[in-house]
Amino acid sequence: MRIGDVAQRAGVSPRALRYYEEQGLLTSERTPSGQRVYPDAAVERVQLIQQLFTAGLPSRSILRLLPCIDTGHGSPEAFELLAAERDRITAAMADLASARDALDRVIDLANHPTPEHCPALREPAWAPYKPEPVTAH
Amino acid sequence: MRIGDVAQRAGVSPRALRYYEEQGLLTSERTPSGQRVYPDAAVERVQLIQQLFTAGLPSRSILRLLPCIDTGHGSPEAFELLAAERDRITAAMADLASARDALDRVIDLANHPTPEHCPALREPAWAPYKPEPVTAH
DNA sequence: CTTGCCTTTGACGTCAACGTGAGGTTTTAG
DNA sequence: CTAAAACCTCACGTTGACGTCAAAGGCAAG
Repeated sequence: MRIGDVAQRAGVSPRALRYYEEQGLLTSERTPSGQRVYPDAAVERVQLIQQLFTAGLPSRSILRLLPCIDTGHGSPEAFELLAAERDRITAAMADLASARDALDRVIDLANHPTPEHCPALREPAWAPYKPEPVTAH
Repeated sequence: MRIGDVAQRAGVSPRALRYYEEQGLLTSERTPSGQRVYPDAAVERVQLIQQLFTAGLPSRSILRLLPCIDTGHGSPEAFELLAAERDRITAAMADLASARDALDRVIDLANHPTPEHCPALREPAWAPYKPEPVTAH
């Protein structure tokens, strides 16, 4: 397969594939004229890379994890990174959940005209500047 | 409160607060000499802004949502954006879950030396270039 | 008054994951 | 055989949320 085919099947741009190769995430054979040639499995690999990117892993982390993924056993440091990223993802999910809850509160608040129900979201009128009576005097 | 206090209590940098103000997300009174002064509630507001940033909302969206959040009722367009962002967050959570599952599979695979259990993750050795026997000739 | 930390504006740097041409070669379709 | 489509390698541009440095001014303590 050439780069355009892989790109289309994996749902990314050819540029992205060249970028992945530049980052060491993806290898390719070359035709005598220099064009990239991929095996079918490249599509799967690209999709996995995409998943990890979507999960917020930087390319450097993916680079360190891919050997571990390929061989099935990684160095202890890679394993540690693996667990750390897993934890980070879990935390990110919690953050998303809390933000979504905040938006849901706003939605509820917009649906029921009861502005008193959620004082945490209402801004108390911004008081004008007062010379801040000196704490200890 | 001055900018440093708010920054510390909200867990962000002073630079971030100036940036928020620049983007219209945060207002401030000024002392006669030009220094920013915030009410206590600013801390809460900054934390909310941070939540939304963490959830992946761009500053422009937050800017359009904050009036809605402050007043408790938004324009229909703001309401639409609200729902759209909520959906986006839900989708992002699903993506994170799927990526975490992928990592979990790798972790399992690293723990149990049974490389055959997960063929989807194993790279079939990259075959060297073959002139791709012409399909029709 | 001086010392030392905090704050101001302004402007440029960063980092990531590509996008977007330029300018040229290769492959494919008719 | 020719024209179009796909590909190649540079190499600079983009976007967002700040970081960072510079030069200057503010503010409480000793």
